[in-house]
Amino acid sequence: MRILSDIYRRLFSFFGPQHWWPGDTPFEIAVGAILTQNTNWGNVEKTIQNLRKYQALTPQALHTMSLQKLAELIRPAGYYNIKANRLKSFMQCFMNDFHGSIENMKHRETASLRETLLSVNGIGPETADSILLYALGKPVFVIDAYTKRVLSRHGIIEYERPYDEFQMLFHESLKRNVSLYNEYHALFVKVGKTYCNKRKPRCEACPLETLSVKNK
DNA sequence: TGCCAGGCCGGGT
DNA sequence: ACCCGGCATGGC
Repeated sequence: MRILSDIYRRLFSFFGPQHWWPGDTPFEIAVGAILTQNTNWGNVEKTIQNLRKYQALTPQALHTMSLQKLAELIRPAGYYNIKANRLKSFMQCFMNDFHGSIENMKHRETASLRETLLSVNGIGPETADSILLYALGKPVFVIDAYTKRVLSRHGIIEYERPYDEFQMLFHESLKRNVSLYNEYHALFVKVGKTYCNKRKPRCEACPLETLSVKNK
């Protein structure tokens, strides 16, 4: 799949570096990954600010806070009852399995780490991989709705194919490189928001407009 | 004003 | 193994 490198080059020269992930610490990034599930990042920003304002953006604070209080604080992110539970589940795992230490997580092997994250209620493949890549610096490609939309619109793979199939494409076609994966995923979100989403089915100005699927 | 956003779960076929 | 309803706020 030479075309995946081609797409990356086009996106990067067109948009430039994206400076992801928005978040000051690995722990905040993990929290943000859960909060942003099917949710506009702007709402997540408000929520993060809210948590910070109440000094609730630390492992200890989140772990000890009541479910009701947490739900109240993360309200702007939407799905706040569900997400409060999901954050609590993650904290349970984070405290029990890693003693509240990101370093402990980093030391674990990537495959087993992914298993552990996926076993947490409320953490699916995208959230797990976002945490692995953006919080822990593991070379795992993140697939999201934008990635699927862009690839399927250009006839590279059908939108309905399972997550792992999309991910395999990237893992087999690109070097296992953290900064490359980091930047590439962010660029998918960028091009998706700008040119390739449900509101903008056509994209004349899109840098991928002239892609030929021949050099797959 | 309605539709959409950086998903995931649980229950039903 | 799929399919689908539910979850919810704020922006455009």
